[in-house]
Amino acid sequence: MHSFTEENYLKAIFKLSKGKSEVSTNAVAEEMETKASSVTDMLKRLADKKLVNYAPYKGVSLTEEGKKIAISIIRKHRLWEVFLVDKLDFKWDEVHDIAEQLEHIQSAELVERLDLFLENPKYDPHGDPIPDKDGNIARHKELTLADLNIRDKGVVVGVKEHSKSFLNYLDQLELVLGTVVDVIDKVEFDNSMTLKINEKVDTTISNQASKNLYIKKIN
Amino acid sequence: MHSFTEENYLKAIFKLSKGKSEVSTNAVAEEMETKASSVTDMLKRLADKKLVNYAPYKGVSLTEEGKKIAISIIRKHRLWEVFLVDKLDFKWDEVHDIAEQLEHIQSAELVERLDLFLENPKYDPHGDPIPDKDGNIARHKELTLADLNIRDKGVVVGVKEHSKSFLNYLDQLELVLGTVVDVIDKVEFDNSMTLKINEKVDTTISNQASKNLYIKKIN
DNA sequence: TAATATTTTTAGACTTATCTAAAAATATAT
DNA sequence: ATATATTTTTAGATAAGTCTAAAAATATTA
Repeated sequence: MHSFTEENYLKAIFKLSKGKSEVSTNAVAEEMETKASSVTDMLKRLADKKLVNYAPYKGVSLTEEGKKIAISIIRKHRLWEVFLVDKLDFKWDEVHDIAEQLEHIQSAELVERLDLFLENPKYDPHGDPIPDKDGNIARHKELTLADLNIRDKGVVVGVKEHSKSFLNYLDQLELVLGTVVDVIDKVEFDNSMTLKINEKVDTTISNQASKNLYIKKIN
Repeated sequence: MHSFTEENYLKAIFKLSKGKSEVSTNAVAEEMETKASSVTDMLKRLADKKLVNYAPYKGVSLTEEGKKIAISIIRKHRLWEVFLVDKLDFKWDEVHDIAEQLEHIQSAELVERLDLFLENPKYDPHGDPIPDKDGNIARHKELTLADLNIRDKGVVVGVKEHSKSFLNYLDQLELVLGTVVDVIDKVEFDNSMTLKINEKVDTTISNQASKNLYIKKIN
């Protein structure tokens, strides 16, 4: 099997691979909160194990096997988050660190039984899609609240940013998954928006916030 | 915090401390399936961290802090076993290896919420008592099936031996937790017993088996 | 109690994962 | 296109945890 550290590197490389075909050593170092020299060492080891394609100075990418492992870890992470929120009543801003540990538990049987117990959820508590057993991931709708115009209506379906402070802020605004929002006004200058949330009070939010909320348009 | 390995050593020393005040290096080595020299190294490290009392050639014992950690790991192990059996429908012979991983997840909040979710179970699927939040452990009733005499009646409340083969054997006999047994006959020569199980067929079991079943006498 | 056997510790080496400092390669800018 | 800046890799060290082989301490037995 692979060490937790190896799994975390694979996950980091997967995350950074969105769009690009190669990921830089420095990018991995930043994501892993470690030094570039440590990354180089690890990339060599992962390349020896055929989990990544790596050529000195040329960046890194996942092999099929490496990708498979990364996705299985993401599947476990997101299923455990559903468990923590749905069954143990944790709030969505409290589950990340625990899921970060649980994602490394090794047992295919456990994952499948957990999936069944949770009734095969398709999304985690932040609206991120849960990869299926075969590693297929539903692509995220890329529409954000910032893309809506005045008089558009939508439902919050996910968050792009997972920080505690952002999630807490959303809780306060009652702007959580499933919330219906109405765009009342949009300021051209800074793209801030005034919203009707859940048919209730009007609230103004920044572009910084609105572009981190995934939306499904309605009407 | 402590590494998984350190936690496993503490757990092993705790387990071996039943009765004795000092545990030998070799005993720990056998329990941990490693070499005595590795154990010596680790005992020095644990002593540095004040988790064990260790003097060369004199054996090892847990400090209060070491004991606290060992018990918290046992609490987590047994709670997770209840989760696996009660919620995910694993069989009692399938949960040990997975709980062995889950017991190292670090989050006091998680443990307390899990405990609540499982409705504060007092025993795990093998009948072993679950330490409470403060580290108190109900002592196991030391009565085994082998201690019963002809015409005695009892309920199976736990197993002393946790091997897959023994647990499978018990499943086949329908001799699981909560099963009522009637001692029909007892052979003086080898202490084998003939039982009426659940008011049904008579079965004969060896002393080797009966002394590994904890019983609560009834009537 | 002296000889032998067993247990435990030490010495030195290996692996994984990390680091700092310096060298090498690549990218940028005048 | 040459100098400068940035990125990446190498070299050498450190820490945790393991091992084998040898030495030291303790226990057993004649």
